[in-house]
Amino acid sequence: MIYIVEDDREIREMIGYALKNSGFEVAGLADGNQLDAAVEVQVPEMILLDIMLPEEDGLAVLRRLREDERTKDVPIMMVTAKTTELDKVKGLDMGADDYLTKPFGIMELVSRVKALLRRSAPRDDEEIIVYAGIMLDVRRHLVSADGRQLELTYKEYELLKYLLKNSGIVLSREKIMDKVWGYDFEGESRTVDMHIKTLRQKLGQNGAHIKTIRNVGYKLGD
Amino acid sequence: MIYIVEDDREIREMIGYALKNSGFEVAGLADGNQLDAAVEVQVPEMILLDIMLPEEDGLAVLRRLREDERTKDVPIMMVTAKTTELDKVKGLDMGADDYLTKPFGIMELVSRVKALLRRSAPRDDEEIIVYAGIMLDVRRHLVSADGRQLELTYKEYELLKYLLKNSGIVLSREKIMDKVWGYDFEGESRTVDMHIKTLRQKLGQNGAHIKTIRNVGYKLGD
DNA sequence: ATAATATGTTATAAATTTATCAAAGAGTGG
DNA sequence: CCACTCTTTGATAAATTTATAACATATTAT
Repeated sequence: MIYIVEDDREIREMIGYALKNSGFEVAGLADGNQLDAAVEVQVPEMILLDIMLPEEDGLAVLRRLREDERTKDVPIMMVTAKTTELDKVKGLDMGADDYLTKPFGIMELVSRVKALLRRSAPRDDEEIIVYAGIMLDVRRHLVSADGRQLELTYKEYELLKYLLKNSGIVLSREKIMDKVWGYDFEGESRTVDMHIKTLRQKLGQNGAHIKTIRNVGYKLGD
Repeated sequence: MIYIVEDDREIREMIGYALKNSGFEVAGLADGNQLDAAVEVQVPEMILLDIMLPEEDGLAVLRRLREDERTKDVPIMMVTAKTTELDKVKGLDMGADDYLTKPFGIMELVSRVKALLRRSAPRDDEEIIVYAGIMLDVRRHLVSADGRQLELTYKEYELLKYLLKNSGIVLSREKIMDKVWGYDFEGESRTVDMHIKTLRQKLGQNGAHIKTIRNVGYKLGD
């Protein structure tokens, strides 16, 4: 999902149309307030941000986005009529990833969006992840341990995938909850433990690779 | 290390100068062949690539860089006089990360280089603390002494981490209690001593690096 | 040398954390 | 709606860690 923050409805729709045509999901937003509301609902993959906004200045919005834990790593492209070199330098140095000045070619914009997404995309498009005897094929949605195929439920699969992608790294229960379950969880819950248990069981011998780090979390491998 | 591939010596030196001033290490290269040779020696953090090169076209060089396993993830910024939208789209779609047209402001170039490096930097904050033979890897939650891996309990680990982070500085028992245990403690207690003991034991030879400063507290190193 | 004070060591009970179980709850497809 | 599997949750058991008291040893002051 890409958010386009731009007060001029025509430009917004034009950009939106071009990006949709290239296969992106987009949402047009007229100002910083609408952006805030949208971020509450969903953190986007990318934000196109105009500088000349009616209420709050685009640079101010940029600063807020970079300070917010949720959006501090979201790629941001400034799209604006402000065209002096100093403007660009300011925007880039404040944490924008690209700076495109109006009028711009729509093809260039799309190419730049792609380039930025390419660079920012988490490198997790690996097809097959292997650790020791454990093998997980993302595309085929298959998991095997020592060659023997396993029947994993959805959560078990997602949990194992997350562990595999972060093998060697300690993952706290909160982080696991956040990434695999998709929501912050406060307080106690044995949910993660439970799934770790069934995973260990189903993995048989390889289950021993999932280690408990007391008071911290779990870790796969090393 | 940033490689600047550009046949015009003057431009090359100007860019190099500006980037050096911003604290980067740079190397100027006149064409694709020189670049190949340089990549053999060291894979750079980033490449600035002119399109109009004497022998091989910059786009061809770009394609080769993206096909080469060593350089396929290196950020590349095209810096060129070719200025039509189609040129930009071609460059970006072939895997360039940014496309800057001459003449460009040197400040903008530096800001774009910074922005790109910021985005490309592996954002997993590798935090590994080392003192003498002691090594502590925060993300992996591993501790080793002279290469031999240690099994530390939670408090031992946290205590060692605190000592390592403050190596050379004397830490009173109260301060240690406060920081590692998270609460003020008044009165006597052998708790810290106790953990220091087990740490020294587990660290083996390296345990001697934890020094007792009588009447004051403990200190790691120096 | 002796007393006074500070630190090191030990064993063990208490506290904390994790594993496991069983059962309730939530979805899903027939 | 039922039968089914998957997921969550609270309770309890098991495992591990940690604090602490008691005592030993070391250092400093008198």
